[in-house]
Amino acid sequence: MSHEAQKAIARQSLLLRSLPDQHVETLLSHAIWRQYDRGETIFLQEEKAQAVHVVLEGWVKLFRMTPTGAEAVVSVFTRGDSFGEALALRNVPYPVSAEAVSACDVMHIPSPILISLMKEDPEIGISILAATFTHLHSLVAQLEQLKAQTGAQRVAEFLLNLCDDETGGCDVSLPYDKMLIAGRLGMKPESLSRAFSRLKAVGVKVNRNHAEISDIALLREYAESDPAENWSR
Amino acid sequence: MSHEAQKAIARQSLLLRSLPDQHVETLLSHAIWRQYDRGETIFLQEEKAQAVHVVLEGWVKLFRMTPTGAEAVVSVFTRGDSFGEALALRNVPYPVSAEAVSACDVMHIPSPILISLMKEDPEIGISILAATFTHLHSLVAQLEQLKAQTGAQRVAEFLLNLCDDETGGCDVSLPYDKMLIAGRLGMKPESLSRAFSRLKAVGVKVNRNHAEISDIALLREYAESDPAENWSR
DNA sequence: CCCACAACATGACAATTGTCAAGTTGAGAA
DNA sequence: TTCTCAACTTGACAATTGTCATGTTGTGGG
Repeated sequence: MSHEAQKAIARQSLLLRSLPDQHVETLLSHAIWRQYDRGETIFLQEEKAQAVHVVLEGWVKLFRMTPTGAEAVVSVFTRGDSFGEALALRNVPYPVSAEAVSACDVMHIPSPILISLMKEDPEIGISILAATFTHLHSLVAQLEQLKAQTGAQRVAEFLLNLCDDETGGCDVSLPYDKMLIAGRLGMKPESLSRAFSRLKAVGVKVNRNHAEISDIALLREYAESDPAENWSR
Repeated sequence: MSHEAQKAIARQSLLLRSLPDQHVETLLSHAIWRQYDRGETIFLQEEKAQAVHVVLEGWVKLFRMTPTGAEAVVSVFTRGDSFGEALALRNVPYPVSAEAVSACDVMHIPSPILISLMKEDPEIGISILAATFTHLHSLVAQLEQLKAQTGAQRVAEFLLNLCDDETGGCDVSLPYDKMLIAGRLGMKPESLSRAFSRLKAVGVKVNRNHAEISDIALLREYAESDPAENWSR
């Protein structure tokens, strides 16, 4: 991908898209561009934050390791997503680790650049706050899912988010591997397999990384139904 | 409680404590003080945010209602905690509802005051960002708990957070009712009861709202152990 | 004082999920 | 091509959790 095309993607990110052009150019001109291989670490939990990150291509996961070695996936980001905004302004350690889950292009905006620009124009603080709030909101939504839905329902919602909001049927490609989907939804890969089997009953067929949804409305109804009511298999 | 004592508590909140005195006084002088009864609603999901809230006394829960009426508790705040910072600067709807779970005193700082003050001094933006980041961090920690620990382990961690970091034994009072504790930890009240029973094996005795921990180190070891290893009841 | 009721505990049962142990399969390396 | 390995699936079983039913208890209102 050309450098210009990458810049265009960066400009659409939540962090940059509402900033005046002049500031965006300053930030882009100081940014560091890097490629990562699948499985490569971008940063580790407890490291001090030194940059804001913008994914230009590929997929990146944020996760936490528990003392026993289990990993909890916190979010998965792709083209046009930015993360680490809130930390860049304060010299604090990352609460999560970041890893490329596919080959990736990632842009890094060094924190000092952002901080000095923010002193000139507080408007940048608002952009950072907006991005941070979006992340907060998505964590709240995730918590709600985990606390109030069964595994199969979370999978249903995951699939619905991949569709456009239409009604009727829909074909989607699973964006990353099933192990990661399972982690993202807080279950084991075996449970994910079983959840997919169960969704056959509401018109979902999965083959490899391809899913076929026969009726979006039906799937949505299933995702939002009361778990206790689905006693009938 | 006297008004002065309440102000002292507000001053210690994450939002205000790092601000210059002059700004703190401005905010306090424009704040609205209110009392709430147990069960009273402070704001509803989807309402537009008009203030930042600081709990001065009592307990407040933030929660989301699912389409089916199940409730997912997102956080529980008490004396000295502030919330809603990130929304106050932007005219967006609350992603959660807030309800007093005991009789409460809550201070409200109207957003326009905060916004106008921020235009004078961008430093306030940093304070807001710091508070928001703290909330983000606590949501990440909660996600990790839900995804990587069993119910009983989450209860163990909850109890550990009530103790000071000492070793040895410890007596604590449960801060709010068990129904709410269950909600906060993502389980049903019945499961919480069973979790408490199970913790008897690691030296925890619970009676009414009082818990007795015979060995903090032992409890911590249990909370952090691999769920799969606890095959021996 | 007594009553009603919500909070809590417990047992039985069903549903869900994790764990372990096979398989199968597909993509990349030799 | 063939080999190898990780990803994935499936089945059996155990542990966990939710649900429903029932009983106890403590508190606040009449």
